[in-house]
Amino acid sequence: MTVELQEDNRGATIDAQFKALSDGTRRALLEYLVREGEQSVHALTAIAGVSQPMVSRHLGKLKRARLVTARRAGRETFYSARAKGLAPVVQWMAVYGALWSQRFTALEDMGA
Amino acid sequence: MTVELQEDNRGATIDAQFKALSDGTRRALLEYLVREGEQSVHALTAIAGVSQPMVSRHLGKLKRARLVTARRAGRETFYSARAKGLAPVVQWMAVYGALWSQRFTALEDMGA
DNA sequence: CCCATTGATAACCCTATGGTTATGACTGAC
DNA sequence: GTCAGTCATAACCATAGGGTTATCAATGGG
Repeated sequence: MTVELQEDNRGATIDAQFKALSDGTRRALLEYLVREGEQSVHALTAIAGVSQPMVSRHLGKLKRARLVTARRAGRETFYSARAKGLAPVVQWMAVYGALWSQRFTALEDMGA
Repeated sequence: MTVELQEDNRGATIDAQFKALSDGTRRALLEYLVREGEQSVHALTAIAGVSQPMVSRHLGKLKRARLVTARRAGRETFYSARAKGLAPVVQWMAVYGALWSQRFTALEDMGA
């Protein structure tokens, strides 16, 4: 029968998003964008603790995961956290978090 | 000044959890455990689409991320989704998801 | 025009990681 | 005691991934 773990269309995005979020530096960049709003690569490099090329690559990954958007302005590129970007992951959490609670909440209210 | 992206204590867990969730096979195993409850490695191997050793290793990672627990019973090992396991990630999502919405909801209600 | 700033790419290194097969340690059934 | 089933670990391979420095294209300012 194979309940079959298949990742469907949306699955690719989920995968990309979890992968994108699984790196501390990337999360930090994202958190900074969320808190402070649109930032240039230059500004982000200043706080990232890694080299500028690395920041560019991290931002590229966040962009492919649709968690940020880029806006070119002259020689600078401004990145912003993308509205509704977390939706796929949030949705996954909602579904499995819910089942999770449903299965356990009654059993052990604050247990392990 | 370095606003300094440091991952604190809790950070390690968050990192491990996002990493654990960033693999499709691992998510599938987790989803199966959440939906169907406690399962032996044997049973999980039957649905995982990868070899038994790989299943063991994936389960090991999920365990280190505190997303599952293991219970030895004779020659079988039964794994279960761990209650409250997603808490760290959920918390992260709550904080940044909230800021996210807060920053955007008013601006573009259903935009991009 | 020339130069400095900005950011993306390339080339490279090393480690982590997903996958495999082979093997070994326990356990349960006969 | 022997044999089969269950799982974890080891050894190995290939690729992806984080990090670096060097470089190049493009833009803006004097």
